Amino acid sequence: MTELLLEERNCESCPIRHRAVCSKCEPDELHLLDSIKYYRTYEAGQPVVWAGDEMDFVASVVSGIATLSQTMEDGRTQMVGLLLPSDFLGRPGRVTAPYDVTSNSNLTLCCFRRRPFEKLLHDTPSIAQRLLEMTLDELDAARQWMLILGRKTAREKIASLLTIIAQREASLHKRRPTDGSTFELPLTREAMADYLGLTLETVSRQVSALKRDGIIELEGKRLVTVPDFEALMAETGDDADGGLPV
Amino acid sequence: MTELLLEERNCESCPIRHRAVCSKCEPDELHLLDSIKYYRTYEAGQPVVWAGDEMDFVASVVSGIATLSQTMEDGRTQMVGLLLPSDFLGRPGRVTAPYDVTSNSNLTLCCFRRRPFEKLLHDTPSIAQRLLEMTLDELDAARQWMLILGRKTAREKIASLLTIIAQREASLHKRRPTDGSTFELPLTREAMADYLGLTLETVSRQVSALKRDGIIELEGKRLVTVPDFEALMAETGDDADGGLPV
DNA sequence: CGAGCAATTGAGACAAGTCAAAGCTGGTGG
DNA sequence: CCACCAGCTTTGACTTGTCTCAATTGCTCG
Repeated sequence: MTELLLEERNCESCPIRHRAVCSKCEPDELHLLDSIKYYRTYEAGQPVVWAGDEMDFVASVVSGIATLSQTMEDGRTQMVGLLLPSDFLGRPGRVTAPYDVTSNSNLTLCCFRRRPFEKLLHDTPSIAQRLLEMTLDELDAARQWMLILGRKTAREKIASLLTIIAQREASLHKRRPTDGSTFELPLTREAMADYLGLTLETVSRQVSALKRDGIIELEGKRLVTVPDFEALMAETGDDADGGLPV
Repeated sequence: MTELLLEERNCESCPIRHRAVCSKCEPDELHLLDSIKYYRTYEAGQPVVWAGDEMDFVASVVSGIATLSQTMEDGRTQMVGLLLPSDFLGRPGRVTAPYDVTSNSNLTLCCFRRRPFEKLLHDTPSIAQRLLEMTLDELDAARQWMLILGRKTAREKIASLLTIIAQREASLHKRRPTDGSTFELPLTREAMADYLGLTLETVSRQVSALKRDGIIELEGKRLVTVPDFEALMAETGDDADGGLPV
């Protein structure tokens, strides 16, 4: 673990070097970022910030998973962001966090103090461009998510979530998901429910149903195998190409 | 109408001059934008582009209302964007429209051919910065919308939509919504249903219920008066401050 | 005045929620 | 090494909010 941390401290060998907000940087720009960056780690389940808290940094997710969520007075909660490695956390120019941020696994962040980052953003077009690109991608993802929340059935929601996770997992390794591919579900049933606007009981039932119907196979609670990716996609209710290009 | 059009052609007197993507431009930058801009108008209900179509321009909404929506194979549709005056339409660098864009009222767009705009975006930090800011705002709005879609009851959804429209309406005039304020509902029941992930019958029933309970008053189908704005906010289920700062 | 569209209202069906009880599983301490 | 506990998950029985289908009303415009 210590050696991994040491490795992470070097931008060149950083696992998210080519996808994160820094991916368009030239070596000299990278050096500037390097000088204001520091790492933070969180254990699974730990809060990163609470909605309303002051947040003096922005960050890239290096490894692990974090979630953004909103909670209503009476306790109903809706996840509104799922941050995987290379995703960006925080908003330049904003002091107060609008969402609860929670680590959903062991999590490592590459943090930048907000002020210096804002200055860098202002002076370095390649960072600003990349951040715009990433924000536009997130907006697209949010809009796809809105279709899921607003119009899909419970079964379609589960199938959609599995598809999304399989695709993002695969794209981290620069592949497309294939038949027979196996991946780890990084979310508890409750987190899946919060993502999809369902109750955890409904999630459990629908996961069981997809398993019973042979769409997915489960090893333990978390390890999912998709024997026929087309079949899973067909369950999402999306038209053939599965929505947005990645 | 003709004289309005003439007026619009002048950036200085443009009604969205201070809010749109061009709002941070210096006079010389404005001049560059001016040279690649042109206006388009659409009647209520007309399609602007269909998902999958090529789109050779990006645009600012000058007046009127446009919606972005996604449609599933079987016809279920979910609105994923509501564009009011000053909002930006299109994505630099993207050729194909991912959503159906429809004009929901008489609509005037200030269009920029995509290629020249992309170049300008690359060369003009003030435009890039403003676009980033606007995209981040839209992402926040999308996330608030996700809470509505995922967790709110039909009544809360209607109250939330009314609140959002009242607030955006008011902010165009640089005010906060006040008790007794009246505004026009720019959406049909069906469009409201598509926005909220409901059926139009449920929308109609809940609007009637809010009216019956004295939360809102209706003149005709479209003109809404809110006698007590706090009371409406209380129906949204949000905590006191109503979510995100505007 | 009547055609056409939007909105309302009602009755019954159904998908998902709620409440409750077991079943697993992995970790801790006796 | 096993027993037990705690947290997550599954499953069941019942309730309910929203949808579906259908009929009616109200507007607007030719």
